[in-house]
Amino acid sequence: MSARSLVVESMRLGQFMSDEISCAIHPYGLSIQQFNVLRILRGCKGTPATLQYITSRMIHKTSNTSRIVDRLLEKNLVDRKPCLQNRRKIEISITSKGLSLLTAIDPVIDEKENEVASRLTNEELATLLENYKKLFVTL
Amino acid sequence: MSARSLVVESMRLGQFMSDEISCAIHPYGLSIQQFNVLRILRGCKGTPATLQYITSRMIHKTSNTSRIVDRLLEKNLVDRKPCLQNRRKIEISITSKGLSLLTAIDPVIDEKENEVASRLTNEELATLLENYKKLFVTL
DNA sequence: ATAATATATTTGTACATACAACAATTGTAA
DNA sequence: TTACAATTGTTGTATGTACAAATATATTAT
Repeated sequence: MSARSLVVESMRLGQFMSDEISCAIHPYGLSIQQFNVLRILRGCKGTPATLQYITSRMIHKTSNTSRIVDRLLEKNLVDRKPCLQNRRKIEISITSKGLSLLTAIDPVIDEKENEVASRLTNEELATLLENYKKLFVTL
Repeated sequence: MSARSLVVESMRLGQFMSDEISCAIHPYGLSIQQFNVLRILRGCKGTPATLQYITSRMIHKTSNTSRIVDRLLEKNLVDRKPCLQNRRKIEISITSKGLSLLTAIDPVIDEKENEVASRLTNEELATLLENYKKLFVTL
């Protein structure tokens, strides 16, 4: 009976979380996907990333990463260079302007995340994340 | 530490569920939002719905319901009539063709939902849905 | 009754999703 | 080496999201 609820409510929760983050970063002129790409690039710690790598880390696997990177390029938040070893690839890295922007946004996101998580006890939170893992089992 | 995981993993789970349903209804030529609108209309059991009502029930609150209804109209899955009592409103209802389509899709969705839910025990499922409720508290 | 406000929907625009086709480069096999 | 296949990224198109402005109708206040 609650099998149906599980699917719908999981989608609602995901949308709720996405809305919370979108709303928090809106004043900084980033969409949630652009923000996502910037954070993936920061995680690379200097090593440039290929489009393929970025795509593999994104939540929406069918996002068109080319065009999201295009918009970050226009804002000078990332760099794009051809890869000399394999000319099919391109090397994308976050600029210092991009890093500064993320640094400015970090506390806002942390606060939002803590606020949401504070509605559960640590034990409830741990159980929830465990159950997420079970649901994600690939077929 | 897991506060951040909560947000990201909730978004991932929501996207996973959405992908499962999208994939299941793709052979029937419906997007997940079109499917969502059709199911809302079926739930009205004959009483026509306004755009506003449909929007209030949708997962993405900022969806442009006008244009989603446009596409359902093109496929003759819904009817749209002006409301005589209040000419600002329109009355939208599902057609018999729309109902037949949903009837055909129902078992596919049920199976998918049961398959996903079966990865948790009934108790885990109940706890999960309880925790969702806590997270949803409006600010 | 007229003006101002609120309600209900449509339209416009930028960005993103989903999926397919295309182009360039690299790898492999005859 | 030439042909074929695989990899990597770009481009095209329809649909959807997010937000704002426009339009039409209804309601309220003066």
